[in-house]
Amino acid sequence: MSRQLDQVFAALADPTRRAILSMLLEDDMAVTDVAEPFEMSLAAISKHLTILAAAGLITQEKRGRVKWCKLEPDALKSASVWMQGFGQFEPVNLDAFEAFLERELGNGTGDMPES
Amino acid sequence: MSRQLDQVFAALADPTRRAILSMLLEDDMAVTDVAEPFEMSLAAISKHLTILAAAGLITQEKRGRVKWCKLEPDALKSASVWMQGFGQFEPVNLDAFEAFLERELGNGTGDMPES
DNA sequence: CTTATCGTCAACCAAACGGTTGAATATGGG
DNA sequence: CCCATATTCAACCGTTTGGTTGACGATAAG
Repeated sequence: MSRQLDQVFAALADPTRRAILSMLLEDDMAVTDVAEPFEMSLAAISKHLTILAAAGLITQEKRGRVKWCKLEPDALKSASVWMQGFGQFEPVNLDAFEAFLERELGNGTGDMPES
Repeated sequence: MSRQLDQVFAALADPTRRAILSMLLEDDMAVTDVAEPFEMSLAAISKHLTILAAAGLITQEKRGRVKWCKLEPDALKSASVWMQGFGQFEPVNLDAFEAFLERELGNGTGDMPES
């Protein structure tokens, strides 16, 4: 079903949500802590997290009164696979190939994607 | 700027627009021909094409009275790069590696991504 | 028990989205 | 010149989105 794809891409279309995902790359976080750096109400962030969870990009687990948010990078796979279909008619992309190797073989810098 | 990323992901979030991109994988098309398989007005498709063009995913060139639409797969690169950042903490992904090799070395099947 | 904290819910709002229809603007063909 | 074709424009419409605020339920702390 393409609804999954709809949800993933729609979730990624918002810069606040991409920033949240970037934050969660570093570590799991409580909802309040996710909200802290944003100039926006907690309720708004809570909604963004719901959207990210619906898209499968994060999971949320309540422990005590705090709800922990965890990145689920696998959810990007379907979207990534779909996108890669559009690269296949380009001339062989050696830059991407090198980048891929570097990443996969552990020589990456660990740089965070820009938010 | 992340506005480019906003536009690309938002453009990809709509199944009609993804279907259009898939069609353009095969060949350049005129607006009317793009619209033909959809149960939707020509004006609606014209709007979708405008959105795809604004995101840089296609370009449009007017020759005579017909406007040709051309896929621009490079526009996916920024989005793809951003997404790949979230895969780098997974254990080495050999499936993706193989798929990458197959694609880049010309043994791909040419399968279209699902719309 | 009382109070503070964590997070969501509900109602509301303005703006954007995805679609329609009908008119308008090229451009090409007979 | 006249007509058909290709595409966009403009106005409109219902729904969704991204945000606000205030009240609320659950849990932890004193």
